[in-house]
Amino acid sequence: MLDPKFLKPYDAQSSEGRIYSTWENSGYCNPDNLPHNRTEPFSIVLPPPNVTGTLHMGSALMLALEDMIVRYKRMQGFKTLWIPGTDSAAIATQARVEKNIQNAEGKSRYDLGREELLRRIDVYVESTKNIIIGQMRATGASLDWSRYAYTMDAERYSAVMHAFIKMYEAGLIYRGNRIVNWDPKGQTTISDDEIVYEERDAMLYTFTYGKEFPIPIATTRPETKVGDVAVAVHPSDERYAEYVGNVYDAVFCDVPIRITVVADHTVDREFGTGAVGVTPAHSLADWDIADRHNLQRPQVINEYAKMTVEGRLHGKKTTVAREEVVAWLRSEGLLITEEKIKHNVATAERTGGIIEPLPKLQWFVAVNKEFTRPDGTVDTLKEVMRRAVDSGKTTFLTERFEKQYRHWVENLRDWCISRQIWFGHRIPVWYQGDASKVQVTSPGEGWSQDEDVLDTWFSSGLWTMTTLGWPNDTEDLRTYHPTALIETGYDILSFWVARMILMSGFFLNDVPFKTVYFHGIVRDGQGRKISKSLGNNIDPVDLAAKYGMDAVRIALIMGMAPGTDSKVDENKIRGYKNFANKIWNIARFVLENTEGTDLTETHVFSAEDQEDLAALSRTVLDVTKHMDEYRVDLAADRAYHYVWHTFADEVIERAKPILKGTDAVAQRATAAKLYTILTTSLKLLHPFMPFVTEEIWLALPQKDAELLLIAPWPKSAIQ
RNA sequence: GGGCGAUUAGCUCAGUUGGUAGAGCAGCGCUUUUACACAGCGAAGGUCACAGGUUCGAGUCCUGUAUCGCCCACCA
Repeated sequence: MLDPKFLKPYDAQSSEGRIYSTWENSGYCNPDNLPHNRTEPFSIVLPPPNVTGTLHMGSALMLALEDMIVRYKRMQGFKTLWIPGTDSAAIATQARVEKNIQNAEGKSRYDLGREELLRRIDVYVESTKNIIIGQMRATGASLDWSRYAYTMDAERYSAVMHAFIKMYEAGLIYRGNRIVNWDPKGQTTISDDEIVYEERDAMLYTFTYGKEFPIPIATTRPETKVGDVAVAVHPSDERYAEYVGNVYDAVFCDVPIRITVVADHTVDREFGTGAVGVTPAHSLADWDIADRHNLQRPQVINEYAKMTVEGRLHGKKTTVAREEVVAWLRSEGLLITEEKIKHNVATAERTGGIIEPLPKLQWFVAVNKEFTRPDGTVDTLKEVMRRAVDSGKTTFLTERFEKQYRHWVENLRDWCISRQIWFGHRIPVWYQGDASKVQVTSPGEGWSQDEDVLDTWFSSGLWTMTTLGWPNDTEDLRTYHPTALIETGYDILSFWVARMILMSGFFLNDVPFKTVYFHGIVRDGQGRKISKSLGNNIDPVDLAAKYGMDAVRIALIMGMAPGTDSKVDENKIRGYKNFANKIWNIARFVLENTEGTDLTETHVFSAEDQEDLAALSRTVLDVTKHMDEYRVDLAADRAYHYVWHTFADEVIERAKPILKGTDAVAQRATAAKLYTILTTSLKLLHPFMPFVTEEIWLALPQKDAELLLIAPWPKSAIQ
């Protein structure tokens, strides 16, 4: 008897939760439970969504894409593992909890103290994490929840500590004064990605340091010039060649300075006067010049953006000092020109404060420093990152991102890994006076731990390893690392992918993944990036309630080539809801007309039947090929068109008169053919639309697996 | 400023080694035929941004132009 559920249109809402539980309870998302003694592994580690967040379209796309690939591989017989996790999102989470406490109790983090704040954050995370986890389940993601990891759980925490100590022991982590982005307003350093550049009007002043000084230079920040130690010119600039190597003394606005003329290839001959006043302590580029020419690095501005030099500028704010210096230059007759220019000013995203580049004691990972591996070979981290791609061990699915990656690696400088917040992996270094010890626990009375925590990308870089049990030599790590694929948004290229390659390259001397798949950014109907500040977030879970998650999933990936952006269009989703119903009705028709057909008997297929089965075979071949190349969009498109426009519109329509006719042999053959095409189609569609296909599969009278989740992927008769 | 892309039907986008252009949605006409109106059938719609070049042949390769966008650097 036909299951009465087919008498009504497909109702996604009543199916999805139940179907997901069926999958989860089956245990098959854990590769240890998969049938048929599988040996060849296929693994993906999910880029962990923010633990306190809600699912947005970007994560829904990521989950859908990865689930499609994972389901395909699982059906193909791979020992398939997909590890779920959540990310602590340190800066964002701490900021939110601080804000909540400020609003509710009027207290700052300093009122609470470090320990109490961290306790509050844990409580908050614990109370919100089920939202995101529930939403991840709602997408149908066939994740192995038994291996769930959180970036701040005990296992991951101790792995991160281990990593820090090992890299320190290898001489790759050091503490040093470097120019950092200091936010005088927030009294903290901030990372490059938290900087917002604002275009503002500025005055470009051209002047010389003193009457005897032969080379004019230009600046928008005259007050920093009291910290100058050199003037840099291009090595092949004839205008200044005769001065290179000369040293000049001057008293600049009450401050004695000594300027050496140096030749440096980074200088742009065309800009300004073609000569740069080098202020090592207050400009990143100048710091590097000072590095190359062994120059002093006097600091003239402090953490409050006030001048520290003696004389008339002492204690003044930089903006006030600027006026003062300009007035002095003018009165001394040293000012040559003033020119109004447009100028990008770096400001802090969170506080709006103007970034002051300052030298500060920070922890760094040295990317160009040589280290020796246990086997005696010498390597550098930058070389590791280069080699991963050059060797072909890691390949980028989209070529242009490989170029971008190489470009990024070539320009990489030492990586500043300390952050001045409280929530995160705290730097395992202890101080007592001038002594320091690098270890996880306190060396004893009188020692105090470094206040800073690690950059979130330090721990994220270890993610493929720590989720598999590293630093322990686990069965999982041996089996599933390197992972097959990393799949993430291309906006995260430099931050994450490169750091994972770095970490795996250092610790395991291997790549973290074989293929890098970047999906595009999901934009709103107007092509804008989805963001909280625009308030244009469309909740994929809401859309799924309306159209079904299958429709949302396939709409997100259809037509989305790797690396290209897409827009969320509700009409598109509605179209695929109709498709889900189409599949439903195809199943109803086939099941109604094939009841009692024995598929084990040998049928006499007509020429037309054989052609229909050949078309099915070609479809299997194409979908398989596309999936093997991770072209999920093309695979889904092929399956979709076959099922709707060949199977439904042609094969079924032609079958109707035969099924109503009197030729019993042809009837049985037709029924068998339809049933074969139905079951194969369900398999082809299952990665993309898992819920509706599984719901139908459960009602099938004859099948080769209890669940479509683990049904064998069809083989094409055509090779 | 350096690097990298995009420009194809009204809208959103595919088009995998060069061989007479495709889908979804919207729109038009017809059809309520027991799988499905969340449907079917049919028609329409594009000098593939522009200008050159290579080729028997270019949406596809090369050069240039225009517009839009992304990444990096931030500029003295």
